[in-house]
This record gives sequence, C-alpha cells and structure tokens, in this order.
Amino acid sequence: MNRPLILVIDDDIQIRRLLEITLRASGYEVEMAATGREGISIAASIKPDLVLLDLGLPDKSGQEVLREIREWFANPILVLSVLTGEEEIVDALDNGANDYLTKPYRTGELLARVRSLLKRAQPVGNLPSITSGNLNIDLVAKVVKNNGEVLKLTATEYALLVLFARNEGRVLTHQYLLKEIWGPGFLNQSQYLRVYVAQLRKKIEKDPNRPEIIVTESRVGYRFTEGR
Amino acid sequence: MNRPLILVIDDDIQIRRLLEITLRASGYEVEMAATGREGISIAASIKPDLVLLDLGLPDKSGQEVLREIREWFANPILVLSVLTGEEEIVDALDNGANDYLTKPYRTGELLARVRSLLKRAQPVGNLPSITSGNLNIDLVAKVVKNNGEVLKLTATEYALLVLFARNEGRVLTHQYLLKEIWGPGFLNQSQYLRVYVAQLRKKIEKDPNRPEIIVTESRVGYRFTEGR
DNA sequence: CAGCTTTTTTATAAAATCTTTATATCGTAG
DNA sequence: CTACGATATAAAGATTTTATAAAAAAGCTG
Repeated sequence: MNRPLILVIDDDIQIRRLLEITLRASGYEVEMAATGREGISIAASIKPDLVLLDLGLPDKSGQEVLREIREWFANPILVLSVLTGEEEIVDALDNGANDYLTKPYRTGELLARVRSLLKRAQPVGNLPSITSGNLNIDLVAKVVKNNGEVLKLTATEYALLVLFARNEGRVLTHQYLLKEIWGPGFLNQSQYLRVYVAQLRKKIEKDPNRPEIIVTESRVGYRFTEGR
Repeated sequence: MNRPLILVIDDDIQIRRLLEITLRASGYEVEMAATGREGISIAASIKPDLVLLDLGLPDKSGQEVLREIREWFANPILVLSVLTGEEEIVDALDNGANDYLTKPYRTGELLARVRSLLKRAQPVGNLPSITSGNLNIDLVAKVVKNNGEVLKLTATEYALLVLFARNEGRVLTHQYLLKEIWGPGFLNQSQYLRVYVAQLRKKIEKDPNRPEIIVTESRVGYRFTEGR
C-alpha cells in the first residue's frame, strides 16, 4: 500500500506547518486546509485516509465541519481541541470523531494516535444484515426477526431499531436519536422517543418491564446491548 | 529512554543549588533559570520533561510565567509556594500547574511528586478511552468499568469522573470542578462536590473510608490518582 | 370516502436523579 | 484539650425524567 494520506484542517499556520513537518517526517502524505469549508471540499476530492481536524476553526464551527464530513466520509477523523473544551470533546465524539487530542499535546502522542487509527481496518457500515443476540435485522429485505419469528414493525420503529443496532453498546443521546429519526427540528420532542422505545420494547424485550436490550440512561439517552 | 530533563525556575540561589544537587543525585538532568523570563526562554529551547517553578519570582509574577509557558508547553509543571499562599496555589492550579508543594517541603516528598508526574508519560490509550489503574472509561460508549465490571453512574457522576480521569495526578480546584460540571453559576456550591465525590468513592474505591483514587486536597480541591 | 394503520399528543403514575439538610468526622490553630 | 472550619455521608425532600396507555390526528389504500 502507498503512504497514507492525511488531511490537516487547521486555521493556525504555525500549527499547520508543524504538523506538516512532523507527519511528513513520519512517512505520511499530507494535505492542508485552512478553513472548514476548504477542508470539506479538499476531503471530497482527495479522499484522505485520515483527517486531522482542529475544532477551533474560524469560519464554521469545527463541530459543523465534523458533522458535514461525516455524512459521507468513512475514514477516521482525529480532532484537536483546547484543554478546557471538555464539553466540546464529548460533542465531537458524538458527532463521529474517532479520537481526540487536547492542545498542547506531545508530538509522540499525536503520531501514536494517528498510527493506531490508521491501523484499524475500516469496518464499513454496509452490512446486509445485523445480528445481535436473538435479533436479526435484514437490512436489504427490511425484515426483523426475533428468535426466527418475523416482527411487524412500523417504518419509524424499524428505523429506530436499525439505528440502535448499528451502535450496539454505546449510549445514543436523545438529541442524536431525534435528529437521526425525526430530523433536526424535533430535538425537543423527547416524548416521541419514549413512546417509540416503549413500543419497541413491547416487541423485542422478554420482559418489557425490565428491559435488557434497550436500556435507559437517565437524562442522557438509551443504549442498545445484546449478548451482555 | 534518556534521563529526564528538569528545568528549575527559582530566584533563590540557595534553593536552586539544593534542588540541583538533589535532583541530579536522583538521576535527572537539570537546567536552571533565575528569573521568569529566563525560564520561559530556556524552556522553549530545551523542552524539559518537567518544570519546577517557584511562584515567588521577582521579575514576573509566577502566575504570569505559568500562564505564558502553558500556552505551548504540555509537560508537567510543579509549582513551589510558601505555606501561606493558599490563594496562590489555587490560582496556579487553575493556570495549568499539575501539582504543588508548599515550602518548607521534605526532599522525599519533592522527589515523589516529580517521579509521579514524570511517570505519566501517556503510553497512548488506543481508542478514545481512559485507563487508570483498575478503571477503564470508554468515552464513545460512555461505559465505565472497574476491574472489568460495568459501573452504573449517573450523568453527573460520569462527567465528574471523566473530568478527573482526564487530569490524572493533577489537583483540580473546587472552583474548576464546579465550573466545569455545574457551570459558572455554581462556584459556591462546594457541597455538591462533596456529595458527588462521596458517591463516586462509594463506587470506585476499595475502601471509601480511606480513599486512594480520589484524594482530598484540603482547602484546595481533589486529586485523582491511580497507581500510587 | 371508509376503514385501517401509523404518528402525534395528552395524561398520569412511577422511577431516577438532583438538591438540600442534618449530623458526624477530621485536622489544625490556639 | 477545645474550638473552629472544612470535609464526609446518609437520608429526606424536591424536581425532573421516564414509562405507558390511550385518545386524537394524520396518512394510506383500495
């Protein structure tokens, strides 16, 4: 394989230069972008193996850039953030960042993270089916089976279940779920979620009163887990 | 790895000499600076593994030096202060110091702190996860494990634990913790902090009555440490 | 349009979490 | 030793969040 191609999106020319030197010295191809907008368009044209994104961008908020790139970009994204940005980092991870570093950071650590991210083989979310515990979701036929028995789900229930199953083990926030299923205009309609989660539980849980598959994370969201 | 390089910034020649001897005898490289300005420029050129900074400097206030160095310097900074400087210490920690010692201090303690700060040269966690002692925090899934066993934490407990873990070894002031977790309007609600620290201890400490992971720094804050 | 399904809204009980209070404990200064 | 300020902790009280059924509205389909 060729030398991996890394796209650096950072508005600070100093940092950009430093990163370029460091990364090239470690055997990577490097491309640069100074703004979020530029970054998005370059990423689209060169398809880098990894994106290094500084969250403190001037034109678009780094989070927005992240979300936008993530819509079609599957390779790892490593974000840089200032030390104080606790919240920011959590948001970034929610928005699809694979890893993060806080500035100031050590060069060795940066390189190690980059290596580790690149090594990780693309899982690629294009599976024809998802199986988790007793549940099997055929994404092509759009059929869900529980212990081999076909479940009757409405379109919304199905979309929600697929979203959960694709993110097994991790907490999905109310916001995220609402945005993905109903759209960004529904961020405060958490009641929808409660209703649909209850319906799903009624159909997939052994004992809907003591849910084990879709677990509540109070004040945060829900977590889908199967197989302990 | 080489012998760690320590930069001592102190205006008192007596103390400087003493520190130099002590540190060299323990196997460290040592550089000296007598003023804040000098300290900054030396630090910039030699990139020490640790900075030992006396807050009572003549030319610039120690706090200023601290802030300035912290803009680009990522390695640990240990500050020295006189016993009465309660306020001073809190400021220093908020300005990015990793740890502090009050004069007069015992040599053994100084060396222990130095060792502990240096040891924490990130071995690089793989994914966005933090591991510290028996604790493992998966920031993506938002799962905390203690000896492999999943802990049930509320959102606030989780946020607090993450904040601690991301600043391992470092004293976090009450103010800082309150501001980060509850917001700037809660700076005087230190009781919240006590309650939640107690709850966390109950969940992660072997013996909550003799906490080893979240340690109280009376009148200042708390320190999260694992591995001594 | 009539009948069926699905989504959205409403209502209410139950659960979980946060906040406050009360009391005990600890450590230090005098 | 005593008193005081700071800390620890349980537990009560208040508030928010969640679960669920069921009614109302909206969509579909033939």
